[in-house]
Amino acid sequence: MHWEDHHEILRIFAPQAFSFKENIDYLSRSTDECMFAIKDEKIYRALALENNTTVLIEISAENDRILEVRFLSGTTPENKAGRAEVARYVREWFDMDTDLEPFYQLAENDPLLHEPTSKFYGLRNVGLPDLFEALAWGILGQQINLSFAYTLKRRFVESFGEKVEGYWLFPRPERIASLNVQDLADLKMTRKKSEYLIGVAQLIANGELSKEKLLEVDFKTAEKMLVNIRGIGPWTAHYVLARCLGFPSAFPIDDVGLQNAIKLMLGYEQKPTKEEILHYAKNWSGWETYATFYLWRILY
DNA sequence: GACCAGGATTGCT
DNA sequence: AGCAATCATGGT
Repeated sequence: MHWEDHHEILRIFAPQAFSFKENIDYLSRSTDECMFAIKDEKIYRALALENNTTVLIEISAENDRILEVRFLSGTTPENKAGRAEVARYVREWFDMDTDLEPFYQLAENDPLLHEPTSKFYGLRNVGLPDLFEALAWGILGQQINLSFAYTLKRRFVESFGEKVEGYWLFPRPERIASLNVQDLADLKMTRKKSEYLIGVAQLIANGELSKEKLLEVDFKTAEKMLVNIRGIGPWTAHYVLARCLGFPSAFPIDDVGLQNAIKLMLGYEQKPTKEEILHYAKNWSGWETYATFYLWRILY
C-alpha cells in the first residue's frame, strides 16, 4: 500500500531516494510550460479520467516524501476508481515505484554521474504518462531549441486542447487526427511535423497504437514499433520509451542535450563523439534512462 | 546575420 | 550502408 484514500485528499508515500523539491525544481525549468502550474511549491493541473470526467488537482508535500493530492474542481470524484486513477497517475508521473539505490551506487564512481546525482539527489525520471502527449512533445521538440518547442506546444495546446478550470488538457488524438496539415502549419511548425503529428494521432485514435500494446512487448520490439512510424526516429522513440513507457534502458544517444551535458561535465571545447559517449555509457547498463535524465538536468 | 536547435525523411551513390 | 540535402522557424 503506497497511498491512502482519505476521500478529500490522497496521501501518497514516496520511496527512498525521493525528493519532492527536486522534482518541483525540475518541473519549474520552463516559464512557458502550459500543462501545469507551480505556485508556492505546489503543483496544479487538470486531468482527464477514464470515465470521461475531468478533475483539477493540487499536489503538495507534507514532507519531502509524503505527497498530498487535493481535488479542487467543483466535482470531487465520488467514485473510488477515479481517485485511484489519480493516485496511479501521480505515482507514474514521478516514477515512484522505482528503487534508485542501484543507480546511485553505480553513479558513485562514475565520472559523469557522480556530481549530478549528489546535486539532484531524489530527482525522478519525471514522466509523461499520456502516450499521445509524450509522442507529440517528442515530435514538436525535434531539431529546434527548447524554448521554441515550448512555444509550439503552447500554441498546439491552446488551439486544440480543452480548458478545465483554467488549466489545459492536452489535445486528444481524435481531434488532431481530423485536422489537415495547414491547420498545424499555421502554428509555425514545419509541414512535415504537422504530417507526423496528424499521422500519430490517427494511429492512436484508430487503436493501432496504444500504450498498452507498447507495454506488453519487450524493449527492442517496442522500439521497432515506434521507429516504424513515420516521423518517429531513434531519438523520439527512445525519448518516449524513457519518459512515457518507463523502460530503464532507453538511451537517446544522438540527443544534442546529452552531448552538451557531457561536454559541460568534461570541460570539452567540442561535443563528445558517439564512441566516447558509448564508452562512458558502458557503466550505465540498465540505467541509461536515469543517466540521461540526470545529465539533462545539469543543463537547466 | 550567422549559426544552431532535445531530428527525421528522402534521394542519391 | 552511408552521406547530403531538405525542412522552416526562432533563440542566442
